[in-house]
Amino acid sequence: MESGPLALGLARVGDRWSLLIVDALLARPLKYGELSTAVEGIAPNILASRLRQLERDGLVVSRVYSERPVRMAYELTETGRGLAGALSLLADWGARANGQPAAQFHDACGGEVEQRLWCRTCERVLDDGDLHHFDEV
Amino acid sequence: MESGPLALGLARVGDRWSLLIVDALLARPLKYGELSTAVEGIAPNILASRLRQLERDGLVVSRVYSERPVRMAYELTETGRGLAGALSLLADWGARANGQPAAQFHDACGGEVEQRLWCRTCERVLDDGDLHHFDEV
DNA sequence: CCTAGTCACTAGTGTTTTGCAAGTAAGTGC
DNA sequence: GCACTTACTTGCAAAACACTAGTGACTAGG
Repeated sequence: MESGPLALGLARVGDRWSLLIVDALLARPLKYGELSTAVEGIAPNILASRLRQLERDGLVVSRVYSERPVRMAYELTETGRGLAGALSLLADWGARANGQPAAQFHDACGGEVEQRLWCRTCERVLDDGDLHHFDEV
Repeated sequence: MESGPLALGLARVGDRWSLLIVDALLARPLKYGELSTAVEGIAPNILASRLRQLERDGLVVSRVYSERPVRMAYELTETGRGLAGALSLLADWGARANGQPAAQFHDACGGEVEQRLWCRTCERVLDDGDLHHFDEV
């Protein structure tokens, strides 16, 4: 059972719908009905079961927004929001692989935007190879 | 049917195994047998069918590495390699969500490394909100 | 030649997960 | 009381998946 971190991550969100649900919730908390139209094509039982699982896994919390008719809104936890970067890269890739040239541009100059590695301490970007993994400490 | 780029991407790699296969192939091309041990737990029929599908979708190509007994090695296309960034973020997230504090550190200073947006033209990092999408240019 | 062994799959079989259409329970507006 | 909305649940068929065996091409040994 020496599964890597990627396998651990995919065990939680490695299905057809979970990432789309998380993506829909990135902008703001949504009610069940809003989710079911935001994530188009999902069946109601699948949405319910995914929400339940995402809650168990700590990516999503449900919060009551109306007491009298008890109604819930679903919002992301910090853990869930941590997927934002990966999702934007995945969306970029999906766009590129489908003909769209690039997804995002810098407001100020119109130039292409890409993701780079950034060292918090040095406060500068790094190249591949400037880093080591946690494993051997 | 206004499916977003993320949905388009996940239509190709949004199942339990495809991303793990791509990840295994990132380092170098692998033969079928190597893949089946690298991606642990995958059944042979599933591996074969995923490889076929990834080939149809243009993420993977098979190349003959031995003529006499005809043997193939599977390697990523440019499109497939384009997933590298998303996979590393996903792996990072998977590690963090499972207790590991952070996955990568800067060789020189030992500081934590994170992913940031970078404008190619300005050659500097951006904050969220400094950008717009392709949609209406 | 005959046998054993590897490699890369394919085939047969349950079991599990989805997708789809309906239905239901709680509450609200009139 | 009656229609209507919201947020699901239920039932069933269809698809995907997992597990185990088996096959075809070849190779190496005796």
